[in-house]
Amino acid sequence: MNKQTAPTLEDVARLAGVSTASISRALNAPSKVAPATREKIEKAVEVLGYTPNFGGRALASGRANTVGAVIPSMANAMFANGLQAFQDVLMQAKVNLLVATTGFDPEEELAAIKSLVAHGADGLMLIGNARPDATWDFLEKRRVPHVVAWVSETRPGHLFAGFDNAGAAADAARRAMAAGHRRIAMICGQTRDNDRARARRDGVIAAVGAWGDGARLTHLIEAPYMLDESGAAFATIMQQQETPTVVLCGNDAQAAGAMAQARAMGLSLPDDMSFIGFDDIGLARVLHPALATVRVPQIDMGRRAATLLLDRIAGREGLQSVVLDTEFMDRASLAPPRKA
Amino acid sequence: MNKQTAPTLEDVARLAGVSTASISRALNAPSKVAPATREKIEKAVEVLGYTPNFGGRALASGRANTVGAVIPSMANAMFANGLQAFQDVLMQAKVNLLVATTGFDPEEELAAIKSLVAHGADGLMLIGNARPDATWDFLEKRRVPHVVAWVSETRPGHLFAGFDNAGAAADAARRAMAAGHRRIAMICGQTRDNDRARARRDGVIAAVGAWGDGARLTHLIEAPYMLDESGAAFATIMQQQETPTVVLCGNDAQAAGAMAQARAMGLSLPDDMSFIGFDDIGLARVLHPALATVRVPQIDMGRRAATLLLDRIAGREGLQSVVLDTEFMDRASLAPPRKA
DNA sequence: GTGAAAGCGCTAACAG
DNA sequence: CTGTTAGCGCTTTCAC
Repeated sequence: MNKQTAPTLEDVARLAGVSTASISRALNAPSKVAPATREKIEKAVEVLGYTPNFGGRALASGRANTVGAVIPSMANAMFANGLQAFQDVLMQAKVNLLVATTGFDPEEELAAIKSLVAHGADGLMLIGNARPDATWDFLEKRRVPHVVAWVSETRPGHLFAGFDNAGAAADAARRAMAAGHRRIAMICGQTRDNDRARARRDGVIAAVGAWGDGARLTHLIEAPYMLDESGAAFATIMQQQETPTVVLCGNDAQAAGAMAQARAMGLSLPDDMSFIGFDDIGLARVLHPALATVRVPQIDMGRRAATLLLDRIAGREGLQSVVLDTEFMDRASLAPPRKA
Repeated sequence: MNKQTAPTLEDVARLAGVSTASISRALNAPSKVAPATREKIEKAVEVLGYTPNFGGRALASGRANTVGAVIPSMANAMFANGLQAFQDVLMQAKVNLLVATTGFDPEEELAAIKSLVAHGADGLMLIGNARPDATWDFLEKRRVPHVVAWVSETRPGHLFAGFDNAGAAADAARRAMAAGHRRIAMICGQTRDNDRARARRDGVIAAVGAWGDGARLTHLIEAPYMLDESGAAFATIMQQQETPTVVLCGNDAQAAGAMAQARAMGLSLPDDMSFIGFDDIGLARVLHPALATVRVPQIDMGRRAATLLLDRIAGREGLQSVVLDTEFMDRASLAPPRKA
């Protein structure tokens, strides 16, 4: 009575009166099948409610039509749009997305990569370059097609789709200095195991160092990418003898946390303190004052990463990594410093 | 020279000098293998860098150790924490997560569900109950294990893990009225194809209707869950003859957008206008004024959904759906109305 | 505790 | 354009 077991190709073949091979063709390369048979097959598929068994298909073809994304965290708005765009492209190609998270831990990343590969991922998207040799070795030895996102360089022979973190951060610092700021603080993300955070920090250091005219980095403090921790970091900065007039943050969430803390301390923004973020997540625009920040081309990056990865999996030759532009979003949280 | 093809069970068997069956056992049920042989096997696995082929395993065992989550959008912070928690539990169980998005479109949802099942998902997490019969039929006929999240009820015979949207929204409305508000507006999410948005709206309508003492819903307007659209909705409300003193929003993003618009219109918050959100995403606390909102138990819900789903897949009997509590987060954006 | 052997459902040559 | 026929790599009885 109950259809306990899903219909197989053979069931469809029997009902349609053709061979299993024709069905397989009709499903995978319709043009190779005569319209008349195709129609019979389609009807049989419909009647039985047939869907191909995944294991069988993966085993026989060696492809799972699945790619994996290994990201630090889904709870971080930072990756959400990029991942969504990545998935949109995959969906159009009828490829599914496996997601794994690392919590910013390189050991976890290797485990996640292995897990995704073991679960049939045909290729992977990874974030950044900060991973142990063991991980790179695994990718190379196993010949796992992959693309690195969120950065503008990677190991030779590997592909990336991203943007210049250091350059964008340097540009943001220059904007602050051009607005008249000379005492500059930075609350940056944890640089251990995170080359994007490191690049942003180094970009700021370089830009400030090169500016002259008395500009200097008065404070540099690392904090996790969390609202509260960043607020605490700002409080620490304000306890020092010398205080900055602008705070550059490793990302928008840090900026939001620091701004909330600043307001809690009675500062008036942006007059008493300017803030600059990084990412331009949706939140940036609705903060008060609206957050000046660096727009990361998340959507475009996600798309390009997906395209690149699919091409790589398909074995296409001569693929080029891509560097996308960022844009400084000048908003009210950046104002000239109050005249002393 | 090149190891073009990954090592198989047979390779390991040859090297270890045992049968493929023993290896399979050693990998899946170590206790069924003598310690001595297990050791030999482990060494061989190590040497060859063997990882089981996914297709073969899925085909032979009928299980892919993969579950799918079908959510409206990843770009929406609303689902991020829940999904992350869901995945954390899966990872511990060595189960991988496939993610698909629907863009809030029920047709897309069915396509996504089929795609995930075709790609080997052993079970699914779905959001809400608003889907056509065809989709429910598919789930039932195919006996796809699944759990519905973000709601506190579902079709008989199906499982859910969620919370009471209507009750929580009603509670929020009561808080506003208890603070003295009588002219209440609501900007709610699009209710078409979204039973959570509908429940929140209905909860507000019911609570306001039951309050008496002159309390009434002066405006009810639907807007997509986007910052700008919600800001526009607020502007529309303020063009009417009669204006509210508090705006209840379908989620925090809508509240943030409306608040930004209110400030752009020169209103002073919360004195001129109170706002209440829904979700309690991280953003809520750093808005200015901090957003009063309903805390959704995202993390707990994600965990419970995962546990329930894994149990369901394992064929465990007597599973119970779970309703979790929400909590009203009373923050500065809700204040008594200005005395007229 | 271990091995032999029979498939799981599908794809891809290869003939016809 | 269609059918026949081998496997793909693994799990799982069933003997031993």
